[in-house]
Amino acid sequence: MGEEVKMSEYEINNGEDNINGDDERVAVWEIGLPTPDDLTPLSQTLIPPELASAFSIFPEPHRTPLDVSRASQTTLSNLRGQLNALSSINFKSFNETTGQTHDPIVVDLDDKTGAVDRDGSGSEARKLRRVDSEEEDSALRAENSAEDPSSAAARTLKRPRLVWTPQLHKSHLQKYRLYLKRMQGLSSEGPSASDQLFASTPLPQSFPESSGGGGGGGNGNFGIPIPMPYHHPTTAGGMMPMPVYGHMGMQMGNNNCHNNNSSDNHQHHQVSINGHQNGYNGNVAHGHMLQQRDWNGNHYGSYTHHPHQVAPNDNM
DNA sequence: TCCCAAATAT
DNA sequence: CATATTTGGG
Repeated sequence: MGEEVKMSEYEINNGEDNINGDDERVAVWEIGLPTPDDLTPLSQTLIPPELASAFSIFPEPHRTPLDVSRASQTTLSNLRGQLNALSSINFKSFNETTGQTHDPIVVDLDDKTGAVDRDGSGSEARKLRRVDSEEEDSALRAENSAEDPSSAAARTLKRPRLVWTPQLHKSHLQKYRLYLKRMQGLSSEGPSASDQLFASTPLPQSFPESSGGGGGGGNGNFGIPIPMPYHHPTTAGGMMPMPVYGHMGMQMGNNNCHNNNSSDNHQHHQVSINGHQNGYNGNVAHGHMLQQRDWNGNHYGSYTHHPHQVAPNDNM
């Protein structure tokens, strides 16, 4: 474990807007992430059937890849908001004392993106989000239902909360890596990879280089559209949009995809039914993280409590 | 019971 | 779209 990249690179790149160093940058922000070998093969369910039944775990019917995608978008929005608030606050206090030009954490979550609307499914997803309040005019409702029956139904349903478990992050990371591979294949020219990476471009249904650098176990069996933890018919169509969090590894130390649970807390232990006892914790240097969760879902970090604090620069 | 991420409302 | 508020997982 812990091969990855040396910190020096991180420092060098940090704060720069180098558009070309994408590969390096990727490597940088990937610090601490599970290596390909550690990821569960996409073709595999995260929870073995026996175990699942033993614990009465069933695939979540509502949670489609789209849900996940949407959730990640939401998360991004929320995060963005929090970061903005946070950084603006910091500016003030800093500047007041130093009178310096601020060079704060330039949070560039950029690339909102997501709208990968292959065949309009994207707009649908957006619609689904809305859960109109009860006192909605019936007139309006009629109108809505006119445009799309399914949206009308969905509107009244509350979306189940999607919790970004470490496993879920892994599954996503998995996809991201696939995507990366793919981009490496056809890029070398064209827009900056980093931009594209998060352009939510859906992965093609087939991956030419399934064997690629993987070398690693079990990667040989890709080519499957979208083996997400939750199976769902709609999936058949192809990849869901890449729900990655903004420009990973850009100015902001990294917004990596996995640390969404930027600060889940203390006081709760979590049992990982999924086995995966291989830890992804140790080797990572946690600069100034307050609270974080390792890949096993264990909590670690300071217990100091900072209400509404979002780790600004967690280098996983 | 509390914290806070995720969802929802404005 | 940005922010504010609510919900609910843990």
